[in-house]
Amino acid sequence: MKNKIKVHIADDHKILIEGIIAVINTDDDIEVEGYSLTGKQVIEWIDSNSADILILDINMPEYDGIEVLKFFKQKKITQKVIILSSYDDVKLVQEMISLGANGFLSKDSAGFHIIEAINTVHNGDQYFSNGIKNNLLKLYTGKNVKSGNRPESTILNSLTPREIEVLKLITDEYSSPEIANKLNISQSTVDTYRKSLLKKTNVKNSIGLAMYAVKNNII
Amino acid sequence: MKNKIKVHIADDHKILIEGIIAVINTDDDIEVEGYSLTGKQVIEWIDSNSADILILDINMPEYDGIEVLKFFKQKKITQKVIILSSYDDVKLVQEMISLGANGFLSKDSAGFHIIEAINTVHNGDQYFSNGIKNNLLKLYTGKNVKSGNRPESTILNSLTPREIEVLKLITDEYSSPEIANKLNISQSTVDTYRKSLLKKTNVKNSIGLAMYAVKNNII
DNA sequence: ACATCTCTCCCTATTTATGTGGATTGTAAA
DNA sequence: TTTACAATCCACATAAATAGGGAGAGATGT
Repeated sequence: MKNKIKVHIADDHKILIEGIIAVINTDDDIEVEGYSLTGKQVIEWIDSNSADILILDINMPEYDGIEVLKFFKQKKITQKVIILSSYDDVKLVQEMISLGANGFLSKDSAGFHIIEAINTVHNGDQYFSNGIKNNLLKLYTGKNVKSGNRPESTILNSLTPREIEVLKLITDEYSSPEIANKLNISQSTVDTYRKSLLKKTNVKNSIGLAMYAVKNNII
Repeated sequence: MKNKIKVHIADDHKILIEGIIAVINTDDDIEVEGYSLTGKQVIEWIDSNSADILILDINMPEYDGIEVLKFFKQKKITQKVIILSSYDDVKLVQEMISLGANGFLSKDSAGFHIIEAINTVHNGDQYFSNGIKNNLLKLYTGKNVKSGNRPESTILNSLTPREIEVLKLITDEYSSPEIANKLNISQSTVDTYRKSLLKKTNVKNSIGLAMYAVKNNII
């Protein structure tokens, strides 16, 4: 009799967690070890080191999924991670993979896909739900997902911490002078970050930045 | 032996639906009649008229929750509706209520709250999950949710079709001159809409408008 | 008939944002 | 030790957004 696969679930929506637990309980080889409602809880939990697989939502309070993954990478944590996301955003997926995620599950998936994903990842393979597979395919076959978006330089135009800080304040409706004041830097500097953000994210204006932030859960 | 309360669930995330079904099945007096994955499916389903309560997600493809509610109101459909939402946004709640929603359940709620909500609404009362209750309270006691936001003229500052059109173009990163050009109106007119949008949504700038659009699924 | 609302346009003025083209420090990797 | 990049700052210029005001045409409802 083999050991059960132990799974930890991180999502800020309890209803969703209970749903996943219900689904997983239908499978005899997998069990839910526990759950976290915020990124902070996940990071605290990881010390106990008591699960094989973490199912991780991207959009969470305190620390989001991206930050949790970064933390894992830094601490060289070996648990497998399956990302749970509302968006089938290719860039996001690529960033996640580069941060060490092992699987990517869309919330559109049916319940049994969770089981599938857990087993696949536990075997050491990568798992992608269908929508994401299709989008990745489109990208690699050269079809543009959005205009002017060639497949080479996609991944990880990673923004610097300071840029992200400014971006967050922009989405919080602060103007450049206000941001300068808040961060105790000159407005020139804020302007520099704005320019750099526009260039890196390849959007037209601040609205584009805000939308980028939403899509990439920087909010 | 009394009849069971029949519930229909509408959400674009299957996992969540399965979770809700699992929760509801723990209760002997409630049963799930079926589910829809898009607003369109809900509207098609309503003809069969076979459930007492609809649990309705706001964020759905094809038609979103708001449009579904509007349709219901127009067709004078009497089923009770419980809104399921990620955001505890007061304005949204108020709009939903004015459109005939009977309850408001945050996705942060624990599973048993669903049961509670269903029973409450079935008895003819309104149900609000805690986060929303608090936010409503803050509003009515005069405490500002955001700056300069007095409690009088809150409800249903419903945007006009033209305003929504402009708002959409704003979130698509178009500037005022571009919008004017696209809609074949003068830039002055676009400016007027911007002003009106800022006033109605009570945000500081275009970024706020974009965020408002995202939150309210106008995108 | 009157009130209300939407859509349209205008003026004046100030404040922000974007674009171009730089520079300096410090740190960290190659 | 070069190279590279993050973080900070500057000047100059133009474009765009915000804030205040007003106003007319047309539709709708009471």
